[in-house]
Amino acid sequence: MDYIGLSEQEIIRREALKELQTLGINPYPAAEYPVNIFSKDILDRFDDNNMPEDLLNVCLAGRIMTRRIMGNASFAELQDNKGRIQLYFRRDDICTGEDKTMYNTVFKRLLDIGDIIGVTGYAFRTQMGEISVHVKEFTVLSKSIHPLPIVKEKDGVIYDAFSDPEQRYRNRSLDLIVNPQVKSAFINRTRLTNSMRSFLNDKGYLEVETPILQPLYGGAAARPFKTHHNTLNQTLYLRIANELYLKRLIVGGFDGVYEFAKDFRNEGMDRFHNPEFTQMELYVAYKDYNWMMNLVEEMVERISIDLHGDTKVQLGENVIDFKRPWKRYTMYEAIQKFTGIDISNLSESELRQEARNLKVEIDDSMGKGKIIDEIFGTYCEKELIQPTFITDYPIEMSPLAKKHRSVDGLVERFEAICNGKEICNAYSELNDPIDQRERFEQQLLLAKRGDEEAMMLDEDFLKAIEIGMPPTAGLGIGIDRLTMIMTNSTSIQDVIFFPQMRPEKKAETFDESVFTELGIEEVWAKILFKAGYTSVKMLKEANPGKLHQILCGWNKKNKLGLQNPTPDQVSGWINS
RNA sequence: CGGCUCGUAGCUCAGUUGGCAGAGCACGUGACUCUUAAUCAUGGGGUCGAGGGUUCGACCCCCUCCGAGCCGACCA
Repeated sequence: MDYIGLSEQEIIRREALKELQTLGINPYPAAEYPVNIFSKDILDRFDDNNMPEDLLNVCLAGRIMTRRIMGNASFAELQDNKGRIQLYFRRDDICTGEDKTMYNTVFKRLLDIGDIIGVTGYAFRTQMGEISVHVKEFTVLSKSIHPLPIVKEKDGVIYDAFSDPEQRYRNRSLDLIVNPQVKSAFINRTRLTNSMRSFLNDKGYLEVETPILQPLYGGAAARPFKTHHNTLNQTLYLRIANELYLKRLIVGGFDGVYEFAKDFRNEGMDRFHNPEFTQMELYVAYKDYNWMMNLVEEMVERISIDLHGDTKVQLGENVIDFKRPWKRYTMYEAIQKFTGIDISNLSESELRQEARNLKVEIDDSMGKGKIIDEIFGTYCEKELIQPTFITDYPIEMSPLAKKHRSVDGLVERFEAICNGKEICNAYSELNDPIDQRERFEQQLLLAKRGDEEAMMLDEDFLKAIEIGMPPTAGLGIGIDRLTMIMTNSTSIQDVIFFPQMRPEKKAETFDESVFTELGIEEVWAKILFKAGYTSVKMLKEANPGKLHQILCGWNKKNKLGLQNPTPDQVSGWINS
């Protein structure tokens, strides 16, 4: 075994692994382990007066998280899928005969924090009152050869928390093991999608899957990731949205379809944006955006109750209340509320002047819609903490939304804003094929002017709309953002298991050939490098006697069991 | 893309007008048959993110680079 580059603790664990094998114990057994209970069930169902039968013969498995060894008796804490429970080991119970190896050697010396074991025994309460399992027999299920971060806790205070965000995100397994609140946030993420899914299924809508690899990207304004299909010799894009495909299914006669869609946008990353993220898109025929607002309220309120048993959710310093009905403002009303200015009847040049007065950054290329959006973004969005619907957006920003039934220049669109961030976006969908084509053509003009995010004209989609799409309400709801709110998370990285990270710096690439070319064995070349001799020049300048000592010492200290080089060999390297 | 902060032992963090690299936990050895941040004794463990510069001497000062976090810009 090659121990070079390992820490002392890693070497000790590998030695323990070997010793287990020498004792005839397989540290990675193949057989099923007959777990019959979880830690939490024991804690929940323990009853001093009327002990359930099955707690007298429990079999559970998990990871050793702490150990307190007191000679011939010990306590440990076992962490399984549902929590932790204390284990009590006594030498003479583990080893009923003369041979005390299983306790003295295997348990005390060869097991470590982080190892996965299975135990059988019975539940009891210690003199200090803690519900525990008295272990009669234990089985090594997986030896851990990488030391765990040690997190301690007393009276609810966490000591030495594993908290460096970089390490946590790069090594999520460790994060999940030692930070229970991380695990719980992810469990809540799944509970959230389960709640949403059953809500939609109960209404009879069909969950579907549509292409992630798309020949044309559409349905949102964003830059895509681009890839290539070899057989078709064709450029494909990772979808930025699935809207255009779901609408084709509406045309096809499904009256309610939805998809939990992983979308990809090739843009900046921050604590609200990850390049891949999840949206739930829903399309329902014969409905409009007013109907959809009611559905969103009902759905999100139910999710909050399913997760927290309450419509109120603590989020940082705020308490968000999802109780229906939510406040509703048109975009014009919202701007009037937060700036005091009524822009509903302004001409473009008047609007431009108001924007300048408000110190909103605008430039000449912006149309009326963009300026309004800019004012809203600067003055209104961050003020909206409680869930609020903003309705009736300028037409320029919304090429897939139906024109407003009564106000010129607007579309039937709403967003829900919560905690100062958009959580969903919905329209009465545009189903007029002539209008839709014109809107796409306007987008093409924008693209020609250099707007990288303008939508592409999708003939296949237009063809579908031309067949005839029923009036339809559509919704996209950001699952990551909603999860952040529901789990009191400040960063999207806390609700995505494996957030995108820059590649870690490569471990220094050492080309041992510079030494092996001198006739040095590879293993010694690596040790020389580890010992700080990183170039031939350094080697040549070294004292041969000292170098020999270093190598032999290294061999001994790390128990490598190598044949030491002779002093002559070492001076031979230096003089070669 | 810009500003600020950070990178030292497995983990959390100290550190020094610039003078042999520290603590707690973890780990090794010994003691202890109801502990719980177990305790007591004792011992090991470091390319101080990488590279360059200044200096007799750099973890520390300067430059470049890499990675991370926060804020802002851009963007949904």
